[in-house]
Amino acid sequence: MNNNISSDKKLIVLTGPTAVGKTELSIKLAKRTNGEIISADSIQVYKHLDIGSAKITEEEMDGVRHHLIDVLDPREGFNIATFKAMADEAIADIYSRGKLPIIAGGTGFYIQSVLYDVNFVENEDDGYRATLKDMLKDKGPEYLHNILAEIDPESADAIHMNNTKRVIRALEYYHQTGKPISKHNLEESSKSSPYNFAYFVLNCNRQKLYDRIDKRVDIMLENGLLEEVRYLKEELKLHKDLVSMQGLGYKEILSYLDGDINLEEAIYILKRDTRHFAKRQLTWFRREKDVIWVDKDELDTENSQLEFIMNELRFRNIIN
RNA sequence: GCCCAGAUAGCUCAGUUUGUAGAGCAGAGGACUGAAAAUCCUCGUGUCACUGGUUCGAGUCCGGUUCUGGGCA
Repeated sequence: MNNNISSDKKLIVLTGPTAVGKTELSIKLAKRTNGEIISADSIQVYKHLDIGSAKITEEEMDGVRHHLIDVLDPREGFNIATFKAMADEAIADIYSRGKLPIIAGGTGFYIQSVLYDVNFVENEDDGYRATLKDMLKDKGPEYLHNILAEIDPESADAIHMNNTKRVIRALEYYHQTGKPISKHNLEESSKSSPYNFAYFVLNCNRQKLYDRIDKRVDIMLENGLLEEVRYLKEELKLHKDLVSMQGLGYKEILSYLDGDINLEEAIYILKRDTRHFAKRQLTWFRREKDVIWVDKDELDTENSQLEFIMNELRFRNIIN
């Protein structure tokens, strides 16, 4: 009898907008479920980016094993294909030890790639992307968008002309595979998940979230964010073109240290852009199917949040 | 006390020769399949400080009042 559609590959996702309080809850959850944590975070993967990324400390981990934190040099690039490969490996490793993987982190795009096993075919950078960038500089966004309309009208329709990053990626994809990316996206997006999963999104009222963000930036500054970024700039010679330096807290403080803006402006921009980021994260989670919202305004203690989550996990047969 | 400049959207300000207002930022919503803490799209009615007057018609011109800057005593 094959009436059991749920997979025996069990997985928990715990996410939410930045600064909502995911980290603390994830540790408690891991302890209750015999789990290990896989970080879905594009900045915490990097070594030396600690304060600005609000990276969990060894002490806070409290013995819970973490994956994909502190694994890359800040000079290295990182992208979703790399993340997906590393996360799959970590999951296999966790299963092999009879433990439960918990994906925790705020990057919805990364979570989706693992949850629905999105396929990223190997491709090496042959310099075409650089060519496209030059073309963009010389001839403008409309020119590139027109090329896209020729080879992949569906993508051209879906991607706004000004969104040059995605226009370039679509052109690059076609160049490398000979197929339109719209076709690939359609195939990948219709996949069902290989996991029996529960996808929790921790959230609280907007104003409260924004207050937490503002406060957290102040705490980061007190904890030495300036010194951290100064070290990255002066000792490690990191500059703003690196993927790692696009993180919130890094790009703004770097602009200040480079003398482009004053400190007051840097802090204002950092707080504002972090709020914008949180808003975008929420937009993503709202669209995502199968999410279970954990509302901190209703469940106002960490224990009640945890109990709510445990119930959902039992209901879904993810734990006994 | 006198002189000058202001008072317009949550904030900073535009507003041409009187025809009942518009930008940026904030804020809100959305997109997203190899930069995702990235990138991009959409959304602007408010006692034009108050009060008289001139005018068919005043944010706009004139008088008064209040408040806020700056200057002179």
